Amino acid sequence: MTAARFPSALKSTMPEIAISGPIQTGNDIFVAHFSSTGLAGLDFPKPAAHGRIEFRTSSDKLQQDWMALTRAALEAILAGRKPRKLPPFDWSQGTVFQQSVWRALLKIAPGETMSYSEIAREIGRPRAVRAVGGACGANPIPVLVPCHRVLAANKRLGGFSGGLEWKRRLLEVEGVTVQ
DNA sequence: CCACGGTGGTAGA
DNA sequence: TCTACCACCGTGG
Repeated sequence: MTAARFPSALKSTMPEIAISGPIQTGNDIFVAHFSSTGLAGLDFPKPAAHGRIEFRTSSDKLQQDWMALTRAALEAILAGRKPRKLPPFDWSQGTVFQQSVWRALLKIAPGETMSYSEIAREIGRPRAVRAVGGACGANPIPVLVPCHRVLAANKRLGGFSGGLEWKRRLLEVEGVTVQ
């Protein structure tokens, strides 16, 4: 059994998407995906997707609570505030390394930033700087897991898989100006 | 500004 | 296992 030696073997159990649903804030419609253990993914609004997405709904009370928590947390962060409570996250798709990075991201408060190398130091892998960038890019729950608060050294913007416009906007509402 | 080398995790073959 | 990616970073022109 090689699973223990290769963290990526964790990916063998994909979370089944139990429900997914829209979260509208202003003009933007995010889509949240939930498995049986929590929030597994959050998609940025897709311009053309409005009439085309089919949502699976659930009458499960717990999952409806998660949806409400997700909506409230998203609205809070988009307004530059710290969310009161977060839904449980299903990080089962992530490797051990990625999960350690994502855990570190949750400790960055709104309005604060860290560099990729600071994150690397924080998780005890000071030379894995580039890999931290990769893990941020693989974050399935942007905004709530605030990978937008990670900047390149010298306070440059760095990258963002959801599009740099979103990174700028998220930082701006938190009072962070870049460059 | 640019080039480059040192990095380490990941996916795909 | 091998290899080719990379949301990096420091140093050197």
